[in-house]
Amino acid sequence: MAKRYARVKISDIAQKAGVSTGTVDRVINGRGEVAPKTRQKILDIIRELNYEPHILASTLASKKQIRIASLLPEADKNNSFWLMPDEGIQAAWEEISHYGVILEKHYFTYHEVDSFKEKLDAIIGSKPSGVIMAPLYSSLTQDALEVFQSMNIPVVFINSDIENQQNRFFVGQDSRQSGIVAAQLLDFSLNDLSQTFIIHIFTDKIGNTHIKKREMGFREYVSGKGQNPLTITINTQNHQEIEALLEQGLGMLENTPRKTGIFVTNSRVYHVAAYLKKHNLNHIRLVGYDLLMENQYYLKNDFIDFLISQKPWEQGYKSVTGLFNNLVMKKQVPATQYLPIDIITKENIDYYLNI
Amino acid sequence: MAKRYARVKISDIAQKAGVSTGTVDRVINGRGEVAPKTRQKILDIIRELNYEPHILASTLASKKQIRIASLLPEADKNNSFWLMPDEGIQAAWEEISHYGVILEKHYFTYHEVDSFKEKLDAIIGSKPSGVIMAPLYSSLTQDALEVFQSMNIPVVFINSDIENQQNRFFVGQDSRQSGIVAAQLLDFSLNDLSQTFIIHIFTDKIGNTHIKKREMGFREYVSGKGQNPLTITINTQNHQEIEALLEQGLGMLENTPRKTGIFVTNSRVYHVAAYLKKHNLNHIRLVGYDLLMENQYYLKNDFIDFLISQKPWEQGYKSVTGLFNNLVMKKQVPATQYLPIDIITKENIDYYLNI
DNA sequence: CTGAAAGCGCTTACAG
DNA sequence: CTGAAAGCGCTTACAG
Repeated sequence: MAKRYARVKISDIAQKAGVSTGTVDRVINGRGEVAPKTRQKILDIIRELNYEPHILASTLASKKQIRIASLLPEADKNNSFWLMPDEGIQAAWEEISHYGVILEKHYFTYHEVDSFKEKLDAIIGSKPSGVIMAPLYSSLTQDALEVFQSMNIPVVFINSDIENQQNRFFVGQDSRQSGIVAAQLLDFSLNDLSQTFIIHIFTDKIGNTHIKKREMGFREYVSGKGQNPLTITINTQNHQEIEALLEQGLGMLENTPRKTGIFVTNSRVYHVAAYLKKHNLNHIRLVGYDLLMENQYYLKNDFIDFLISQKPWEQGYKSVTGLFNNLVMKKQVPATQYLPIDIITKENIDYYLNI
Repeated sequence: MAKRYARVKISDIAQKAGVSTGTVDRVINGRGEVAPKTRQKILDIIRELNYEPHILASTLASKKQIRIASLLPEADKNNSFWLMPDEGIQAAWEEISHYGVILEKHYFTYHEVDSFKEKLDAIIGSKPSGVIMAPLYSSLTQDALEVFQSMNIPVVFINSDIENQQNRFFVGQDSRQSGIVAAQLLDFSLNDLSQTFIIHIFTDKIGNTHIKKREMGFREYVSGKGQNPLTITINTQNHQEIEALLEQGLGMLENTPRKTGIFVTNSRVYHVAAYLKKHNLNHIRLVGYDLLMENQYYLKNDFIDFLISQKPWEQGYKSVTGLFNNLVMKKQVPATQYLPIDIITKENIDYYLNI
């Protein structure tokens, strides 16, 4: 219920300092040389009057536009995950487009390094104000990062990070910790981690550091309990082959009623769920990642117990708002923005689907 | 990489229609009588040119301000929960204050109906543009709601809802479903719900419908498994008394190694955790609500297994953005906005604390 | 190094 | 029912 104080504006400062608004503008925005004395005087008045720029008027007057370029993998059936960050980016952009923000979306073909490079070069050539990218090819990404830096263009890595890289923003999940959460969830149920499995199914060869970190976190937790998980690695996308390999690795479970936990290190957990369903292994606990349609189905039918969400929509959303705050609002933005490690079950999933 | 098209503006429409911008403004914003023919012509051109108003220019020119009034319980040690919605409200407001949005915060003393009424009347008297309130006294709230309606002032209920009330916005959790989630989490661990407890500790007499719904959801799940939870109701805030009553109700657990699950229907779950700790009952599974400091402590020390977050900060945040979208952006806002039912454990809590 | 003036796209009295 | 003009707070050439 504070009384309304009239906003102090540039013209107030100008008047008080006995100069024109142009001069005040120059010192506020560093737009040219101003006599040191005048400059100091204006600075003092600004402080005294507690001046705050009127961001709406400012963006309206300056017809400047900022262009955000995004580079994500093309989403397809094998890759529906990447639809979500794209939608998050779109949603955030729609909220800020009034500020003269332009969004230029680029997509590369997931496993084609040439496609990645080509699009990345196009972005560099277009000199955007800021970049959001999935840094899947780390060496190409690092090269590009240097170029962007030299052009003073901020870059946001989305979903996965590049090791030891400081000059970037990152929006994503703490992968190691998510592995720990997975282990904890199994532990909670089993009270005995003596026979757990880590299953890798067709994990990326590119940009797979987060998969390794997930495994690391999981292992860390399990070995803290004095146990050692078994690892099964499957390098195919073919469902038949996957099934055969699961049979080979998990066949022993069929003859024992013993409760066992399985951690699948990516979103392909539905393959394991299908296997469990086929063999009626309802007592096996299964944890994996991401709310793909297939995973949702098995979660709702009790073959997957927990899904860990990477919050892909939010990743996109926060990438844009981060860039906006940095470029337009001139605010400090944290270099690393970890999103929550959401635990999704059959009973709470509905409230995570329709953002 | 769409080519940039120049924005179509009111003057373009005016020119094409052979009228002044004032007339165009009149039809766009319904600001006065316009000859039907002219009106139709302008409408057609607007459609044809796909005109979109420039919201920044509009709010800059119209010096109109919108005032949002909030009414929350005063937060204190017994009630730190309410700090969070307040912070969320503040944060959202800071993001939109440029649009000439004024925030007027009001607080009432939690258990004093007079205080509630007094502040509510003050808000009504101040004729705000929109209201955010914790509707703790339902009959007073309903009266006020009618008044606000007659003044055409939108109202957001935060955290708890009022039964059968349609003419309001609600931002909060699906309480019944959160009880189901709690039961599912215990079920996941115990595989046997034959001996579970529901414990009510000093639940509000006012605005306690969400507590009842939580119990209902929990019961629903448990009875779906053919079981019936025991209920313990404790009507004191005094820790000694609570302990004595817990002793009385849970004493039997001390002599049995049997795994049991306990569901505390509100944030006072830390009292039960303290009891379990004192009696070394590590094998009992405990679920409750909210990330109070005390609860965080017991979660990290394994006496509470899961906390369900009501996302109080987000509740505040979304209340403001909802009102903003409704009042300033003239967007459709859903009447009921359920927030996710976040499952918090020792291992993921850190990523939920520092929004 | 500095000022005067026009303009961003829309809104608001005012006059007719 | 309609138009002309001033103004919101800031930025941008331009002239000096």
